Amino acid sequence: MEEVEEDTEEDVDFIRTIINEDMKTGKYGGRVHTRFPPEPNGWLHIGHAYSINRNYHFAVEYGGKFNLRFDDTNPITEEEEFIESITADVRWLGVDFEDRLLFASNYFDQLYDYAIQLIKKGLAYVDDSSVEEIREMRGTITEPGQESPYRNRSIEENLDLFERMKNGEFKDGEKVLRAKIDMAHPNMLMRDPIVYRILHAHHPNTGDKWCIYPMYDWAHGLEDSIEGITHSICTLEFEVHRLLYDWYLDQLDDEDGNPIFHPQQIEFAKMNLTYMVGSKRRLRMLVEEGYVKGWDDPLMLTIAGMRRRGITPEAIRNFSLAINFTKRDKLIDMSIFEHYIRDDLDKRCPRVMSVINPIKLVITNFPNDKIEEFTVPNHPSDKEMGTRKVNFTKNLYIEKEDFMENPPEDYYRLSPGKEIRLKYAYFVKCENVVKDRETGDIIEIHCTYDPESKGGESPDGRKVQGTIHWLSADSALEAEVRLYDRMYTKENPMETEEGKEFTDYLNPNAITILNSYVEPFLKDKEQGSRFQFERNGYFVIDIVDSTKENLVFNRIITLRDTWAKKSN
RNA sequence: AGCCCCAUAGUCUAGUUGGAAGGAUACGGGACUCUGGAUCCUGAGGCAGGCGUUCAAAUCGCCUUGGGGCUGCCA
Repeated sequence: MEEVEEDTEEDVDFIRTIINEDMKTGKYGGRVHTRFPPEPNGWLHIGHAYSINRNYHFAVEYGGKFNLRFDDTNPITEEEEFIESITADVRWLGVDFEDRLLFASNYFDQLYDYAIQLIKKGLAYVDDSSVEEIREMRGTITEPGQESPYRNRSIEENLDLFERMKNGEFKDGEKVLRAKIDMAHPNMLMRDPIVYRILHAHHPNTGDKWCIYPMYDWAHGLEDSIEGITHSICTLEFEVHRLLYDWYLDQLDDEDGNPIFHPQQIEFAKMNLTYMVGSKRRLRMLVEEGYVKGWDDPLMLTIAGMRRRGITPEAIRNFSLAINFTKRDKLIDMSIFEHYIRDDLDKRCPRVMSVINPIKLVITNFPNDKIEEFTVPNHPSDKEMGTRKVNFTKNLYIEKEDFMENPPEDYYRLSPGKEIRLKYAYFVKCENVVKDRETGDIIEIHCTYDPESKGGESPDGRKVQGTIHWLSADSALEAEVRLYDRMYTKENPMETEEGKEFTDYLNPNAITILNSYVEPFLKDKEQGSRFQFERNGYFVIDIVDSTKENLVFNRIITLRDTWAKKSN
């Protein structure tokens, strides 16, 4: 782990208030143990990263531990491939779960034994009712439910039936094990919740050993208890489940007849970001219906997508730690995340020159075959990043946007008759332009240079207003550059108008692919290397499509651009 | 509709035992600058509303309003 920026240290969110209190009272023996419990049925995204980072950070902060535990209790929706991708994503985030890559399925035997204990206490029964019957008898949020006709079976019969459920004597849906609580409870979850259902399905971990699988509410608290989790942090929609979570834990005893370990469930509000859709279902839809190129499409805020886009785990972590856990709904402005992305990239990225939209610039008074070499710094404020050499020649490329024939007054760049600096090189003055005879488009800009201004300063002390970047047309390396913009055109794509879907707000101009030029030494850089293209933004060598022959760069993010803002 | 949860600048977030509402980001202005970047200075902007308790309320109580969750053999 790199050094953690403790800029949030003084912010005590409501969860730390609880932990601090528990530390003071010694509730858990001064221990903090958190976990992240993904279901292996989809990819992780920024919202999960937020939860993972914060949960992990609680453990780090209090000298505790953090578990990665797959909540693999439903074999019909879960897949092996997600176990691998999620594990890789969590590791990439820089979160250390040590040897604790755990699975709910590891505890299936124990969970079964606990169920038997529940039955023996007269607190659970086998119900033969159908799905429909159970639904009908549950009542509604305003009306109480009715008790199942099977509710008062004897303990012996329940024990026998439950064992036979386990042994595969019944078909899917034929029977369930239910907790006996209160069919009139105002909290629907307490109306005899289902504990086990029959599912003749192959499980990635346990194979065909089981044909009954535990329900979330039964499994989750027990998983936490078995692992000694102290603070079981989950999202707000589980708030109503806490009553059941506590109820199950309170009914059960260990071998010595003592109550089993009882973690505390705490709920926080999910993170939502503007211009993002986070739900698993919708993410899956984007992938499966071809709206994006895959789960790792750099446009998406999946962890895989962000990794490919070039966003660093440190940026994600700093952002996550800046947004405290709270209970109120949030829709965070993307600019806050963008700030943390730039903040991290600025420090770590070597600078490099690129020309994304090239136009030719000819220095008319520069010798034809001369190649001048400049030694330039790799970072403006970090000397340790060293220097590199850049070739300067008569024929150059500059950005089209850095020249205007009829500029407004506050345009700092090149225009006819104006002198500016070519960064690190010389002052140049625009003498005239060459236009295409038919279209009238400018195809070449002709300048003269001042040999005295070598290195970018004039001995007579004269100043120029603008500095632009450039590349030697003789040695510039061609590269594909993929410019990414926001994925949606609407701040909150989930807030749809009549008859529209979130996919209607997909930004058609989210990706622009261009053939550009970069400094030639980039040819030898590895996939995943990040750079700041001066004045153009931060870029990463694509980890999938880039090769030595065909370099591909993804734009991670633009630089802040107050000029563009003003001129709009 | 019944039950539960939530409410501090545009956004995110401190404010724990009542005692001048603080930070981040975004936005405006300025300084500096060989990136219209970075950095620095600076400005504007908020306790949803009402009633009550109190010498004193963002903080405690009640009501209203607004937002969210709950009627899977999903998690």
